Amino acid sequence: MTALLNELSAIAGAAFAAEGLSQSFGQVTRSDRPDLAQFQCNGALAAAKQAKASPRAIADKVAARLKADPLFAKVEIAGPGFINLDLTDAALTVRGAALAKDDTLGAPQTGKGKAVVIDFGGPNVAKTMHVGHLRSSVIGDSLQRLFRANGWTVTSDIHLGDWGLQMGQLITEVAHRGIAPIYFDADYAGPYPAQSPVTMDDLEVMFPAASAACKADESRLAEARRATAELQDGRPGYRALWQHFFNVSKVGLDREFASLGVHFDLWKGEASVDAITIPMVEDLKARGIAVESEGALVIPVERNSDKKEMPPLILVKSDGAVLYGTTDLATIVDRVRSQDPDLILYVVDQRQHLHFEQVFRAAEKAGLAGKAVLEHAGFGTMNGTDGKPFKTRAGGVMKLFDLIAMVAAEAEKRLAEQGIGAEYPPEERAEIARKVGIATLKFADLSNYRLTDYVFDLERFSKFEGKTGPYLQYAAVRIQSILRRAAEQGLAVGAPAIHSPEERTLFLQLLGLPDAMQAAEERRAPNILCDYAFTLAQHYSRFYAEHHILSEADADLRAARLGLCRLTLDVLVKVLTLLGIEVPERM
RNA sequence: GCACCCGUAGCUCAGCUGGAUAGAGUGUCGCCCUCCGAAGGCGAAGGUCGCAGGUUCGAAUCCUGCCGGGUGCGCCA
Repeated sequence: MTALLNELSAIAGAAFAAEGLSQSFGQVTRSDRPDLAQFQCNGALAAAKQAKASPRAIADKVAARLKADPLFAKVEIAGPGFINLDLTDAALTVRGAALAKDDTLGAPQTGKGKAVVIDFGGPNVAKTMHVGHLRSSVIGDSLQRLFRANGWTVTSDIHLGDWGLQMGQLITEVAHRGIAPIYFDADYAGPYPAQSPVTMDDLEVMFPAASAACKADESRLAEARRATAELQDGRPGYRALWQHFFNVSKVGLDREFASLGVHFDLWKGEASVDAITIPMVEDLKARGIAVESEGALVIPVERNSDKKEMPPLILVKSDGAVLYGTTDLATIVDRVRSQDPDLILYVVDQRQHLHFEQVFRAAEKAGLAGKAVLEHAGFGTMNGTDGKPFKTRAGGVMKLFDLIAMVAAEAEKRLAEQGIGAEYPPEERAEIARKVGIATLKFADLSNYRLTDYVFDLERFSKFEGKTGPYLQYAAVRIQSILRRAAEQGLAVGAPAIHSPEERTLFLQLLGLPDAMQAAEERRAPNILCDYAFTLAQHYSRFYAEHHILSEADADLRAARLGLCRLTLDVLVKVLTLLGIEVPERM
């Protein structure tokens, strides 16, 4: 199935081409003025500039050709040369039926035959996840769902932060605390205990302590750097300790991502590419791509065309340890070997943009990326209502787990206030509250454009009205409820049809799903899906308020309306799935 | 100093491959449950699109310069 706008653009494009003008002028969009028309084409204005002719004259000729097409109920020229288009209800109905029959609901197969690796999440080993990880996880997850739906072969990778100085800091902290001396005994040959000497709770305390100690004390920092280099060099006790950190952290991370409903195909990290890092570095050195500079090994990445300073990418520090730029490069090598992707998408904080520019340039210079396009899909910072990075009232970092629990508690409170779930079993109430809470968080995050910083407002998250996740769930739940009653009463569900303005508007929106999916993919922008879903729910609510469905006496009309309900539900659930939002049976 | 991101209604945000009257939500003020779930629907008020130039028939959107906020800039991630 072709997306509707693509179909209309092709038709208009052909009309322009028949007038000896570029087909590209035929681009059709949804009308900015729904009161005047359903769709519009502004190509005549642009064509006029190029052809040095009157826009009205061009529009007249193109419109004359379009009028011959029975698809259109109306072809009109307005203003300086806009071509306004309406489709016939018959044309809309046919396309609605096709959409309803299509298992993918018209998903544009833009990614057919193409592979993408999406790198997101990026939590650190030994640190609990906090609200700052929300964006990468939620945006990245939505993108992986979208790309997959659009036909891409997707591999998602959590890319754990598990190999840098932070590991050295933690190791020295364990040493200083004297918790497990055996791991520091150079004469001990192993084996090391299977039981971790530290718990996740321990790590949560030790990490900030280690970080603070290194900040305050230079000798302590030097020690941590040494430990990092030794870890990377393969010192057995340190490797064993690292494995414990990893295992302990993995349990906590599994819990966090499960509660968020986020799945990764790969749980690789910086350490995963340890074995190929040194050979890669040697190779880069041998080929003269990596060079010595101020005691470190670097890849110069500046270009003549640069307007800004572009520092080189540091591969190996003067103390012998590698950095995350090095592991990022090695990870590219690893991904090209195992996935050979067409695209690698990094869903990482925008503040790391320069870093990725360096890495991408280095990869290109060294020819490491194969056919892959490397792209950083950055996102803005999450701030508190004061415009500063978000903190709890106590001034600490809010954990993701606590945040989810808090929002779910609000949702449960709301449920109690409505008096609606009183008869539901407690487990179901809790499950509804969880789904509503997650929907609130995800939708609030995803509906902002990726790159803008956004204000993380707890108060906003305890409201479930207006343009929110629960509004969309509520619309879906009401449809489910109607369809359930219809089934109980043995009412037939027929093909959707158009009998009123509300139904026509709803139809037009339903047919826009493929366009929304395509646009969201192109711009790597889930907020386009959010807007689409919200508008869909709004149009449905208007239809719902205006027309009675179950009590409609005319059986054919009732069946058609039930069909429209079902199609709306299918489309709504589909979009919500792309956003990572679940719809409860009732709420 | 240089670079990147941002500045749109009281608040939170869309819109930015140039196009017709700049849109939502929230808040404020009205109206709508004897009928499918009111976490809903309908309506009103609310904007010099940071400022100043430029390109264009046409600029919130493109270019330049300012102002304001955020961020980054060789051995952290």
